[in-house]
Amino acid sequence: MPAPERTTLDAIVRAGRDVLEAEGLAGLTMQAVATRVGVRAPSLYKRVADRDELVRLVAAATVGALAERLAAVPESADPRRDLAELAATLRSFARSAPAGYGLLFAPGPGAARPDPAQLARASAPVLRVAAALAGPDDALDAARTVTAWAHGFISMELAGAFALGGDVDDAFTYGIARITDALASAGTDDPSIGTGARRQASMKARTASATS
Amino acid sequence: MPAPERTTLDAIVRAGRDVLEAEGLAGLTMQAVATRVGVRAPSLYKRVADRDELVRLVAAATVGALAERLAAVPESADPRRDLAELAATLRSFARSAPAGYGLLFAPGPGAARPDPAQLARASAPVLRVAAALAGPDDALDAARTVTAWAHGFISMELAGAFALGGDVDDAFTYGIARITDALASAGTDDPSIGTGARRQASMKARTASATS
DNA sequence: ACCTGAACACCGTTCAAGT
DNA sequence: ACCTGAACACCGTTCAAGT
Repeated sequence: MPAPERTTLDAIVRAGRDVLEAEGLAGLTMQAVATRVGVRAPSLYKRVADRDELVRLVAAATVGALAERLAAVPESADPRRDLAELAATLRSFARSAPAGYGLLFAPGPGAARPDPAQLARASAPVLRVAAALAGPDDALDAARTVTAWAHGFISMELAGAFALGGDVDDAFTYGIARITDALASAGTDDPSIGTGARRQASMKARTASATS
Repeated sequence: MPAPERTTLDAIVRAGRDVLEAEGLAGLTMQAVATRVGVRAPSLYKRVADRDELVRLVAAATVGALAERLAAVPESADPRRDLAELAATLRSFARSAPAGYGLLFAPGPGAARPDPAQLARASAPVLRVAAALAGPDDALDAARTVTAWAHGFISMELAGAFALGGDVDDAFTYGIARITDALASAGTDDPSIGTGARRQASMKARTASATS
């Protein structure tokens, strides 16, 4: 006698994202999600192994949404402009879903990190623009530099760590401009710096994607 | 009839740090800490209001330790070298206490963030070097840029987000070199970029400290 | 004045019993 | 084949009772 399905994994993950943003990670309980999808908590275990897996699925869905947003940034003839646009898009995404964003690079073991392949897919546009700006040999290092800066800035901003006054928007504009300068000029000046970075010609053999 | 004190706030916080690194944030329970200091869990409430406060105290102690390490970095005649040294020290500190480091800019509301003044004190050396490199007017923005990059890089590294191969140490070296270049040359070239950043002459009136 | 056992609320998780 | 109530372990927190 088959019983009707009263929810789906998709609905559970969507509810999880909503609860996460509304109540924070501590509020993301099995009960809260179950109530939201209209079942009792034990029923969730038919679709997810445990709470950790639910959190991982929420993180994965968040990365997917981020990848979509970054991929939608139009490509112009100016890589500098594109990089600034990508950074602004990342920041805007983080502001729209701060708790979910916080999951992406969450510290600690057994954390909710989405799998690397997905992060790589999300950062593909950054790698492409970084290659245009810094050249193919430095593309990976350049992408890692700008991604690290953007993520660091955003996570510090969300954590309220910019507490000394000054305009934070200005700092963001300043930062992306400086970093773009640096990546664009690397390889064309001062060969004594960054020499060790020009290696790894095999990088082009990889799929065109990178978390950094 | 006074009862003897069987522990101290200091011992509790120290035990909290140890448990945090050994068992992760989820393992940082009142019971675990109580056992470690030799009392029962309810006794902890004589010294800390609740678990959240304990976590905050652990985070504050971690910032204090970080401030000490950064302040111990010797000042040379070369700001570029000093900045690289500060970044390497931050990275080394994060590796020695990854769970504690993860607390510093933890996302989410009600988080364990240490108070801004403490973060500011820890970043004072960075602000000083940034001023030497980028000039006093751009010091704050420059410090924010390098701090954001370093924190972003470290948190991504700890999260295992650099998954595309390539040498991560090389990427760190590349990043700090590029950023140092960018901050050093800002204000001395291309006046069309970063124009908006040169403002705020009042910054010098602040105490010489900044989280960024 | 601090420490403790007992108690309560809450959460994750399991499972036998329903349909 | 999925859903549920009941149950258990575990944790945070309170509090009356000890010393």
